[in-house]
Amino acid sequence: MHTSIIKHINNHITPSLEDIQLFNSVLNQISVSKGQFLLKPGTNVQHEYFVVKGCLKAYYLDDKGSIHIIQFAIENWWIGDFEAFYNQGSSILYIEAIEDATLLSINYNSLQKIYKKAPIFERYFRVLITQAFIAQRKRILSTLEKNTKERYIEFCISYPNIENRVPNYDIANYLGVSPENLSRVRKQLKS
Amino acid sequence: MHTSIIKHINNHITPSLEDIQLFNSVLNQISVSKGQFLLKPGTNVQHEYFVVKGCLKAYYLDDKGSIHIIQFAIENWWIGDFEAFYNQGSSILYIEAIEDATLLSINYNSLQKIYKKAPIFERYFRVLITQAFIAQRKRILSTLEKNTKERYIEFCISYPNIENRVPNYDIANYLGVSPENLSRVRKQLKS
DNA sequence: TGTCCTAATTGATATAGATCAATTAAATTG
DNA sequence: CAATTTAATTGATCTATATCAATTAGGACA
Repeated sequence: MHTSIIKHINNHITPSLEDIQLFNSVLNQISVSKGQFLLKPGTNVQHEYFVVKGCLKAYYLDDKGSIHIIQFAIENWWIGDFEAFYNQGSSILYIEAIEDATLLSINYNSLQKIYKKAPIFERYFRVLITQAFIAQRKRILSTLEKNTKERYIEFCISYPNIENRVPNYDIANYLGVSPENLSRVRKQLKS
Repeated sequence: MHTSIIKHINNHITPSLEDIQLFNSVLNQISVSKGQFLLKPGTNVQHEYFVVKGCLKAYYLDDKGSIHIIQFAIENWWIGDFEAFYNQGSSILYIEAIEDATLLSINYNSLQKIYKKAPIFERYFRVLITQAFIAQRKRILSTLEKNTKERYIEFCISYPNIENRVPNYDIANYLGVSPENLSRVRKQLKS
């Protein structure tokens, strides 16, 4: 039994033992070491991933060759190219391990079967996506409303565990500012 | 029968006739005229709204007194303070009609009952929230990646119907730029 | 433990877009 | 349809942050 994810599920819904066993049975455990990729653009996306251990980032590489970090993920977060998974399309994201990581993957077809056999998991994923939606709205508002310093402070409060596990240039990228600017902001905050 | 929303539902899921009738039975039709508010901060959020006719905007008013537009909505879009609705909390958003509007409202408790009696609607709302999530991700990426001109072009392509129904200062606000800057960008695009 | 490589910092300059102020154009409304 | 309000445009600055270049600090590892 994959206890960490089961705990996570039980925090959100109250499935029967059979439901849990069904869900557990379709999970696969995988490992990626630091610097390696879980996903690259152009791949057909068949899986979403639950982080058991480690830290990862999902980013988009634009036409001009610039990286834009969409999401970080640590223990008990889901990560993947949600759009491509949902549309059963081709990935546009890189997902790279920032630390050695252990993950559980769930396959798209398995998930559809689970929805059919144990519809309570529709709720589980509806709740998760709703929370992710809300987090994104906060991020959009934060960008519209606040300057770099305020956004950095907010980031450190919102993601207290992530802040110390991710290099500053990645945080700067996530916030949409230059590493130099973030460095100056951090200097100000020290004094 | 509220045909526009039923059509929308049928575009996303395939419910039984009873499911449809159940859903239809809990809807209430309401009207707001231009400039009036559907929702204001501090209100206990009991409803989400489906736009039958008209155009609305949802925005946040920050500590400094600045407005930040979160979302526009026209025909066949859902609008509301999703976070507050989901958490059954107090609204932080204004929702204001940009044109006279006709809406259908669904009540939180009714929706919970529907989820219980007709779980297929879990899927309907999971799909909708997933699409909204994806749209938000695009918006975040667009902000990180593009300048004002590129973002304005993207906006006009993405929301072709909305562009002509919403004042430019609202579009500027949505994009997070000043109306003056948007005006200059539009001038450039004309030539 | 020193060497190499990557990240963070610091300084100098450039720039996109904000802000302020004034003018013109377009909607509303009596 | 004239008067009044509201929105859009244009011009002149100002500012936060980007960019470029150089230096210092930390880690990894042979």
